[in-house]
Amino acid sequence: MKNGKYGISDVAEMLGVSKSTVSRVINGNEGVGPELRKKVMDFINEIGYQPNTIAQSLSKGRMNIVALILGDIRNPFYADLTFNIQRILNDNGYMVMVLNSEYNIDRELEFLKLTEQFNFAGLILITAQEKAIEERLKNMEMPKVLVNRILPYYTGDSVLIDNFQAGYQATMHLIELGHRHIGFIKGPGVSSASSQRFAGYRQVLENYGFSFDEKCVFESDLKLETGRALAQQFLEIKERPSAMVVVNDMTAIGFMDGCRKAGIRIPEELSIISFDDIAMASMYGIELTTISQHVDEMGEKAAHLMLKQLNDKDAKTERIIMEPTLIVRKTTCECSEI
Amino acid sequence: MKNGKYGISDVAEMLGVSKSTVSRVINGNEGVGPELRKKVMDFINEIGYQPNTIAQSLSKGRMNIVALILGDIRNPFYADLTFNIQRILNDNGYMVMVLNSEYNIDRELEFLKLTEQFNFAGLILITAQEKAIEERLKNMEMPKVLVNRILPYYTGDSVLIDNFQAGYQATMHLIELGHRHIGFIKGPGVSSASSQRFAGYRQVLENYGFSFDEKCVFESDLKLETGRALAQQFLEIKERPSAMVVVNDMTAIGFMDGCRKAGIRIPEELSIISFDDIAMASMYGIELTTISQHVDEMGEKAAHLMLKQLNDKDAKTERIIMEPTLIVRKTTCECSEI
DNA sequence: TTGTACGCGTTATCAG
DNA sequence: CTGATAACGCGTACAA
Repeated sequence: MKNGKYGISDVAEMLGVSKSTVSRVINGNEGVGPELRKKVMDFINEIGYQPNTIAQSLSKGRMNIVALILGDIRNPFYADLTFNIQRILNDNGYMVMVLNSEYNIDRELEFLKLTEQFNFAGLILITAQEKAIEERLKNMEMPKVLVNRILPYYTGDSVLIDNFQAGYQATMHLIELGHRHIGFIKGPGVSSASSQRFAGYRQVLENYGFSFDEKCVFESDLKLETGRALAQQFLEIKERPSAMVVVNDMTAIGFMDGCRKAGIRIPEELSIISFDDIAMASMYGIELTTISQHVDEMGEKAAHLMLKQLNDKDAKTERIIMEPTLIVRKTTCECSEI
Repeated sequence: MKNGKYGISDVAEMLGVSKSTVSRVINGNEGVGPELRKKVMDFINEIGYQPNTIAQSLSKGRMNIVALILGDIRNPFYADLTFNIQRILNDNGYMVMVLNSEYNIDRELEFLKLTEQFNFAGLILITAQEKAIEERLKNMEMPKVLVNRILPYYTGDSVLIDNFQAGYQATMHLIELGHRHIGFIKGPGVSSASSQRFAGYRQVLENYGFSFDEKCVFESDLKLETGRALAQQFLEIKERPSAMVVVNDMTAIGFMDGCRKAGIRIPEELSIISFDDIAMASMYGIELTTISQHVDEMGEKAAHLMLKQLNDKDAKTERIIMEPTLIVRKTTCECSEI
């Protein structure tokens, strides 16, 4: 080899055996006598030979890398998910390529293209409910796992929270505390998780005959700063709701911050409930009432679904649905305006 | 091609030209007439041909992926850094492979091995100051950028905060507030950022003739939960310090939480200052006094250093040193015990 | 059990 | 300006 490193041919030559033999030893394939095998192994360790992954991949037709497409790694929910997925896949011989779509469809499509060009072994998606995406996915013949999202015609493996139920549950919690005028902060329009939660919220309103007020619905890109900014818009509402359901903890924390800095007392004047239960949510001074998505478990299940497909091309598809859990802390209380 | 997809040979054949021509068009290389070029381009777009990156990489001898080794993506400081690095490198045709070492040397060494096997184009490290690592790096001939860490004999590109200065500055802030008995929570022993900050702290103590108390020094793995747990150890100290310098915001937030839940008032009874200035640090209820590392700028500089090397093999090496900035919020106040 | 020869898809070198 | 052909490093039928 040029690079000063050894190639399989070098090893074979120096050892006086064929490349095939060395290849078999590297991959632990049978068909090599014990003595020869040991001899090759020892020699490889001695000179520090490392097989070239690119060449292996080209030959095998696929790379042992799994792509993970998500919105923004800075969101703790995604970071937690990523960490667990990565840990498990790494331990099983795969690397994980994290791709930040920044909630942008074109970027996602671009990543899907790259996923094909790189011949990645698999694809884990926390992605947009967008026709273009779904169309593209159909033509990609590789292990796929959809996480916490729904695509109408997608039939492959997926692990998700019952987000409708989560939205319903969150809103019910507020109703039970006596709230009647409840607002909502949505996520990006392309997030099915957000849509489902919103649908659950609407359902409660309808079931209990409370009117839905368009002016009390906002949209966030799930970032802390955005939540803070939305507080300004919230302040301008004439008849402010007594409670808000917020699409995720990060937005809620920012929103709370903005409201409190404007003098609104939480929860006395405004109850807030959100979704995710990130680590920060339990902190003194934050203590957010939230709906847990069991993110660790979710990541582990996603990773295992991927491994299953990776190891068995014909494995039956699974659709794992997890139950959300209400965690009551200190940002919700009984409505004082009754 | 087998896969149902087109390869360069297919394109060449269908078009009645040679592979070379198609290759030239794909890569925008000169040596193809305008008409032929357009004809090929159109055809490629029409049938949706995508070059196989693995084959390209094998041929070129390197993969357009940059490895990024860090401790734990769940730490917001790393997540911010990662996001910016990724954004810039993606925009320049590279992908970024994030590798979580979990602050474990063996894992890091394993990742370095993989980096070689995969023929990654470059390596960005936020890594341990460990002889084994440094030794390994020497033998890796590829663009490298060290971020916020120091390795004694490393001479390549790096971008870092003056962490000694940061530690000094933080401690001085407390001294100026009248504190005399100041404790410290370190990071993992292998983190040079932590060591440097600790050294700065020791220096202040020495300069002002205040005694150093071993019992008031703890160690964290930079996680929130660990900070919370350390609060329990802190409570057991007989003569508790009136102020603590904490290695990073996440640990500090957890530590604060633990202390407050145990009834300690902050800052009245205990002042806390830390490092990073993550987004959460400015939240109502947290409002941490901290030393900013200008993480966004840091990520951008790291990415640009990498691009520079990627584009110019013989670029001169740079060592960018940034100044830390003290941000005073509400977790420090004048010492009441004077 | 071991070795030979070809294929993987692309780039690069050298003729024409 | 264009084309044939040899690498790139490894896996794998197939032959010995």
